[in-house]
Amino acid sequence: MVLRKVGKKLANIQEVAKQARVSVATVSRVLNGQNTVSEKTRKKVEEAIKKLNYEPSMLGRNLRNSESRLFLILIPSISNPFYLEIIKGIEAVAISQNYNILLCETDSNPEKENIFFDLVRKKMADGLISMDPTVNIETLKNLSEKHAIIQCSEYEEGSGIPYVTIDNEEASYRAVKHLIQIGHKKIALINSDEKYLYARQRKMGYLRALEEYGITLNSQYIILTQHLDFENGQHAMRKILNLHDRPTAVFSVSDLLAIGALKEINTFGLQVPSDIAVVGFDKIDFSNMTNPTLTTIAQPMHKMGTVAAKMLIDKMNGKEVESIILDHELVVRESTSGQSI
Amino acid sequence: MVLRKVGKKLANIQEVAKQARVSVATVSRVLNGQNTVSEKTRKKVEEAIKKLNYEPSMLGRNLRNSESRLFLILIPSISNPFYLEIIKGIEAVAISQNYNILLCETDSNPEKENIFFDLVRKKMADGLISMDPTVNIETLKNLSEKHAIIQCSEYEEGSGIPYVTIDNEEASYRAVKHLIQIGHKKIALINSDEKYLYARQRKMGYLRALEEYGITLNSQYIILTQHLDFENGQHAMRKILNLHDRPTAVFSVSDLLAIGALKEINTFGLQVPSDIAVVGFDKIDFSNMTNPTLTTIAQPMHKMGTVAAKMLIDKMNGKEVESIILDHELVVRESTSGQSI
DNA sequence: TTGAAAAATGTAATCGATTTCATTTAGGCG
DNA sequence: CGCCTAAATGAAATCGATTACATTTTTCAA
Repeated sequence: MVLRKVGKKLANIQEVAKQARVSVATVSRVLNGQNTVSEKTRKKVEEAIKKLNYEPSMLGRNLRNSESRLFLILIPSISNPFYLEIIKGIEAVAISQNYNILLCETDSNPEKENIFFDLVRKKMADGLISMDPTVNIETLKNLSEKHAIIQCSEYEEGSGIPYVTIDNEEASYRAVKHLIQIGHKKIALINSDEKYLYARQRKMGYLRALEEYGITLNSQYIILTQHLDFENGQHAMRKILNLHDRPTAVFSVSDLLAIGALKEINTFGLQVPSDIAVVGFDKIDFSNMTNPTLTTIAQPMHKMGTVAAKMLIDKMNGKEVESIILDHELVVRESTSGQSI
Repeated sequence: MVLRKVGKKLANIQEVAKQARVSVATVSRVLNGQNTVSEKTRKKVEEAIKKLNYEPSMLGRNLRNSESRLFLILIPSISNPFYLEIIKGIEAVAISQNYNILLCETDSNPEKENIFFDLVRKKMADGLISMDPTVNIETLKNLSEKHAIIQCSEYEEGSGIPYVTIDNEEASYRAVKHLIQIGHKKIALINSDEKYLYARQRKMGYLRALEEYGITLNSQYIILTQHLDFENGQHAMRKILNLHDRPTAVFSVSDLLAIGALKEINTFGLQVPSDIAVVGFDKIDFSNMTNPTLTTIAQPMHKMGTVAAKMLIDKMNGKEVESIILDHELVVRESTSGQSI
C-alpha cells in the first residue's frame, strides 16, 4: 500500500455515468441487464463502457450484496488425488452458479485450519465444504451456526452439519468379502488412525466379513498408519511382510497406501497377486497405472463433489438440507485377479 | 438473494462502536492495532467485540483498500501432480503474506479461461500466476498492462511478462545424454505438441545430444501427444513398440507420459530397463512409486512456486521484476540403471 | 389537448470497513 | 492555575457498486 501499484487507474461506475451523461443507477441497470432501460440510453451506456474500458468491480458489488461468491474447500492435503476428483465436481457446479473456489490445505495443522475458518468468519467465503478428517469438529459446529457448511466424505454424526459420503462399512465389507471369496483367509488390514470415523467404519466392515465367514481375527494383521500416503503404505507393508504368519492378502483403506504396499511387496521379491493379493480404496487415477493394476473400491468422487456443492448452495439459500449416502462399487483388477504377468 | 440466508445477522463495526460508546474510527484503530488508542478505550472496544461476537468483514475492508488479497493461479488441469507442488510453494508464500489462492483449472478451454481472466479484470483477484501452456498469450499480454501477472514454467519470450522457469533445452539435453552415455543409440522422444515453447525447447535439447554424439535422427522416433497424461503415454509407447526398428530407450517430456510408457512396455511383455530404458520429466511424487522407479529430470517445483509468488507480490507493489531461470537436476533411478528386478 | 398510467431515469441511502482532518482531552511545565 | 503541545477521539468522506424511492418523461385513450 506504500508503493505505487501496477497499472493505471481503472474507470469506475461514476465515470461511466458521466461519460454517458446518465446516472450511476442507469449504468448499474445496464450492467445487470434490467429491462427498464430504453434502447437509446442502453447504447449510450454501452459505448461509454467500451470507451473507458470499464470493468465493474466485484469488490463494490460484493460488499453491497454481502456476498463473496466464493466457496472454501478444506482438504488435509492436495497430494492425495482422491480429493482432486471431488474438487472437480465441486468446481463444475460452482462455476455454473457463478461461484469460485478457495482451495485450502490444512496439512492437518490447526493453525492453518484457523486461518481458513477466519476467511469464513470474515465473509471472505460464503460457504465451506470440509473434506478434512482432522478438522476440529467443535469449531466447525460453532461456525455452522452462522455459516453454511457441508461435510464431504468424512463427517460427524449428530453434529447437525449435513454431509455426503458413502457407506464405508459396507464398502469395506465387500472388499474383504471379495478377498475371502477368491480363497483368502489370512487377510491384513492397513487402516488409518481410528480416531477417524471412516477408519472405524472400515474396520467394522472388515470384521463383519471375517466373522461372516468364520475367520478368527488375528490382531497382528491390523496395521494403523499416520497418513494416507505412499510411504506409510510401504512401512505398513514392511511390518506385515515381517510377520511370522504372513497373510496372503491385504486390504488397505486408501489407494495410496495400497500402492505403497504393492511397491514394498515387489521390493521384497514377492508377486502380486500370486503371493499376496492387494485391495485399495478410492479408485484414484493412479490405481490403474500401477503394475499390476489395483483392485479397489470406487467412490463416486465427482458426484460427491457436485452433490456437496449443490447442498452447500441450498444451505446458503436457507433451504433444509438432508445428508446423502452415495453408492460405491468394487472394481476388480489385476491385484486380486491373477491376470497380472 | 430471494431466500432467507443462513445464520443470524452478524454484528458490524457500527454496532461495536455503539456498544463500546466510541466512534467507528476508534474501533477500526483497535482492529488494526494502531497505537493511538488509550489502554482504557482499547479494553472497552475489545469487550464490545467479544460481547457481540464481532468479526470484521473483509468485504468492507477489501473495497476500501481496493484489494481482494487473492491470487489467481491458472493451470490447465489439476490432475497433473506437477502443478501441485508448485501450488504448494505459491501457497506458502501467499499465506505468509496474508493472501489466499483462487485455483483455476482451464481444461485448456478458452471459455473457462475467460471466466478466470474476468476475475482479474473485475478485481476479484489482485494478481495472476499462469502455468497454463495453452493460455491465450495475447489476452494475457493485454491483461498484464493493467494487472500483475507472472508466468510460471511455460512462458512467452518478449511478451514483457516476467516468468520463472528452468532451462528446458539443457535439461532435455542432459536426459538424452545420460541415455547415450549408458549405451543407447536408438532413443525415442515422446513430446507434446510443438506449439508449446517447452516442447520445442526440449526437442532442441534432444537433437543437440544426438548430434553431439554423432547419432543421426530417426524421425519415426519422435512421437507427439495431445496431452501430458497416462493414456497418451500408453498410446505413444504403443506406436513406438510397433516400430520396425524398435528403439532401446525412450525420453518422455513428462513423468505421466513416461509412466504410461512404462506400463505399456510391461503389458507388451518387455522389461524396463533391460529391454527399453525410460526417462521422464518433472519428478512428480509418483515417479518414485512405479516399478521400476523412474529416472527423471527434477524441476524445483516448490521453489518455482515460492519464487513466482514473490515475483507477483513485487510486481503488485510496482517493483521491477526480472525473469528467473532455476536449476534442474537429473535423477537417475531404476528405469535406466538396471537395478530393477 | 389533457390527464392518468406506464416507462425511464435520477437521487440518495446502503453495504462495512479505513482514513483524513478536525476537535477534544490529557499532560507537562513555568 | 494557565497555557501549549501531544495524545486521543470523533465526524465525515471514501472505496464502487446496488436499489428503494422519488421524479421526470413518454404514451395513449378520452
